[in-house]
Amino acid sequence: MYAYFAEEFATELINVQSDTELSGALAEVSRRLGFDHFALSLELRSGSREAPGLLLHDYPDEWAKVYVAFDLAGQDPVRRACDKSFIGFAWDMLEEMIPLTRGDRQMLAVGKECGIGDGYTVPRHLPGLARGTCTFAVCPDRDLPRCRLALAEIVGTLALSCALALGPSRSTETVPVLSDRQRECLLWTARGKTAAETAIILGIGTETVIQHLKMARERYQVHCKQSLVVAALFDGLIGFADIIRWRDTG
Amino acid sequence: MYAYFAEEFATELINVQSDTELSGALAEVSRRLGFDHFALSLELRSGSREAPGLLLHDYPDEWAKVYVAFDLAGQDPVRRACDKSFIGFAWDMLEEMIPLTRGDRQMLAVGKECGIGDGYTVPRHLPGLARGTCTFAVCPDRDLPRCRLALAEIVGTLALSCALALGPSRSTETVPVLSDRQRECLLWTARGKTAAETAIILGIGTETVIQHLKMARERYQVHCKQSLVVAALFDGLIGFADIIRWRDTG
DNA sequence: GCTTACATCCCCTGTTCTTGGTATGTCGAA
DNA sequence: TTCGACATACCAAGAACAGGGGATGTAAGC
Repeated sequence: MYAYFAEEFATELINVQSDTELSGALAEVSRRLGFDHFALSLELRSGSREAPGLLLHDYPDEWAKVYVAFDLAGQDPVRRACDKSFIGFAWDMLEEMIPLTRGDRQMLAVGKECGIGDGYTVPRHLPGLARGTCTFAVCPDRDLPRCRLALAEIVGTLALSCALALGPSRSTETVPVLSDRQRECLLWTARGKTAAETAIILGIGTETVIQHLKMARERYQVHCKQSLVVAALFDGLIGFADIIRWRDTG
Repeated sequence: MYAYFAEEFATELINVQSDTELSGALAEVSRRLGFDHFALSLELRSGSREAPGLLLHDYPDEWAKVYVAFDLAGQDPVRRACDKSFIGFAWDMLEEMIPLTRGDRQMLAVGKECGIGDGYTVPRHLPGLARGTCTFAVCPDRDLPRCRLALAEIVGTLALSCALALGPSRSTETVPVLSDRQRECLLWTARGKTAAETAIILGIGTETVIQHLKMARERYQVHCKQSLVVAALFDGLIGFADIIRWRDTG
């Protein structure tokens, strides 16, 4: 049943074309899993301007309104806990994950009054790209379906993945192609090396490194190092994993 | 059976006290799931001194050696793909996720020669704190157990969560805080503006912009613009959406 | 053979950046 | 009050880079 259920939901999501369809699918699956409500939020990384993202839920209106107020104050303990865990967590575990303030407890209490009892939240992050949560909750008088939390984890992950795919599609864009040498120079540049250092590492001339980076900039149509690195990161040509570790040692 | 399986593994992990025990548990569970090998890597973002992370695997020695060499060159396409997905992915999907270079394909080919065929990798990130992957792989002559990938997703997530709990306490972890001005300057820098241009935009002196960037670099302990931008992106201080959109319109 | 495309390598000039300084005003803690 | 921490602002010198040249070798296609 386990594998079948997840498989079925995954298949269903493949055909999802809009927020509304995803919302409907989530509503149905959350019921079948034994939950009363769901909430999916996806933030695409944009600090300042209008928040391009997605918020789907079937919470009671009352709670939704209150939640917005709390969220604006940045007081949601569940969100804070999301920064601490790889895996989903039931809300009754919050105290063991983060320190809870009086305001946090009050918020959870208000949630109960509005019809949201316990919940299970699946957190996911993509450095620099997105941050999402998928929550399944039950009414205050009911218990979480403990034996289905693993399934909720899968379903939440699938839903978040689907929501991400619904976002800005970059599939049709033509990604510039760099030669291997250009990419190597770019990688060491992203790691904070100067052209001269990169030249020594690669065993070629400093001017050659500069030339490789020049060509790479032309292909990406940018005119400085930092933009080149950002563009390459965004396109997946290089990854944070390739860079971050080297920051400390380099 | 499936729900039981995940539950059983979770129970097993609760009692795990050391890397060795986790490694053993993963080895066993990966066999039972129908895989030939596993690899778990966890990188913690620590000041530097302490153990930077954890690497457990039962890959063939030959491949482990080769992998280190490749990894030093930052050539692992799987790790790059980890920055793009909320959910685990089979390696035959790599091409649809990120651009593959010649070196990437070569690396995958060498992997096959060393006994690593296809694989399924579960990526997880905690902004500013940690990043981890859990991979289950099969020999070149075998196929991935497709019907158990959902289970692998759960198991991988549980294992990563366990590895995180095994790690050093993260009480000392501190994500650098920048002043508003510093972040503004950083943002325009990430957008490809020079210090002089940023100065005009913000209506302050060029030298002041340079000073703000200087302070920001000090707080992130990096020595150049591109590293500063990368670090800020990784920590979520700025997002690609703040930058990329601007590149297209500007 | 010829051409075209591309990866690789090198030089020069003017601009930009990094890095060491100094200085002022504000705010909160001692 | 005095002190420290911090954001803000500016200067000067040398290193590093962006953008302009040109050159060789290799592989594919006509």
